[in-house]
Amino acid sequence: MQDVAETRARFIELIGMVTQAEGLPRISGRILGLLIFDGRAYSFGDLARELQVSRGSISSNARMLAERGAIERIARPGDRQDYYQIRENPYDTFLKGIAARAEKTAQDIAQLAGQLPEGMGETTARVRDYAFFYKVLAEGILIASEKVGSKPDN
Amino acid sequence: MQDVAETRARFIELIGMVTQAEGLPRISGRILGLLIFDGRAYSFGDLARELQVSRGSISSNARMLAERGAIERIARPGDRQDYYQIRENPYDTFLKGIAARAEKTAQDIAQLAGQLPEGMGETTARVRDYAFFYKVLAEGILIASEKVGSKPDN
DNA sequence: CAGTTTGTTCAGTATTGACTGAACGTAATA
DNA sequence: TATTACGTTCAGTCAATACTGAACAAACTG
Repeated sequence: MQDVAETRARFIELIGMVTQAEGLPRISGRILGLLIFDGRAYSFGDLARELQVSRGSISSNARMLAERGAIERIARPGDRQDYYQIRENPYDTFLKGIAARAEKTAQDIAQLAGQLPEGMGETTARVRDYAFFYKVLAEGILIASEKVGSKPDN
Repeated sequence: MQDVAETRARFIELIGMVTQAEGLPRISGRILGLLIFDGRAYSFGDLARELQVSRGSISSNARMLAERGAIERIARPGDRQDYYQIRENPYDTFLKGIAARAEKTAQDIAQLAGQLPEGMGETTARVRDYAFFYKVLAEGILIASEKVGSKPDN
């Protein structure tokens, strides 16, 4: 059993790294990690203070996360600051977003395959295989999004 | 029905962009696109010539793709050059790699959750939810990898 | 053996994009 | 109205990394 503060810090940094590996800014992941771990709303200013980053970064990253449906901005009566908290079940939204991207890629490739002449059956088949790969990937992720609503008792 | 050469060029560039969006070098994707489209083996030197990139880039990117199981290096009798061609079904390998990464992430997070004290049940639950998200993602992708062997007649 | 071809390595360059912080507009407050 | 608090924007900086190309070692050729 280790120090909670250290585990908390490690979690926040881990989510930051994971998020970065997925092509999003690291600060986005750190905001996410903080809000998930503490499970409460943070004010705009507190986010910047807690994560030691500029207010400009909080502005752009929090907005992006809110647009993606990961977090939500809430107002508090008698407080002019914006507050952010984690969404009820953000993971479903995550998965649907990833699946949509894969589906889009599949369609882009299939569209090119459709432009090839009749005589190039082999080539067309190979290109379609690649499109099929992304289509199947999207389907698999959608299957995951159905499961993610269930309880994590594994 | 457009010019095949243009469709070919577009396909190669598209795969390059897609691959880049997934965190790999764009040249890796262009090698992949070329080998998929033409469906034949290319020599090391021809790859550099066809894609207009340095031999150093071919060296590192082709090696990475071969290590990941996407392409294979083959030798031709009486030719000192290395030849590369697309693997029989590279997509299965792709998907398994992606799934393995997600599984690893799930375990990393779950390991942190296990370090939290008894009293922090709510926090532990939230962290486990996040781990569960990655676990379910990995499972969904594995399901996809089973489908990818079947024919793409959609 | 000298000369050529081939792939690798690595230092340097270029590029991409995240991040900062100051300037700004807006809205609340006194 | 003046002042303060707040979030956004954007030009500039910084860091990470893809890419180049020359130097190199190894293996082949004559």
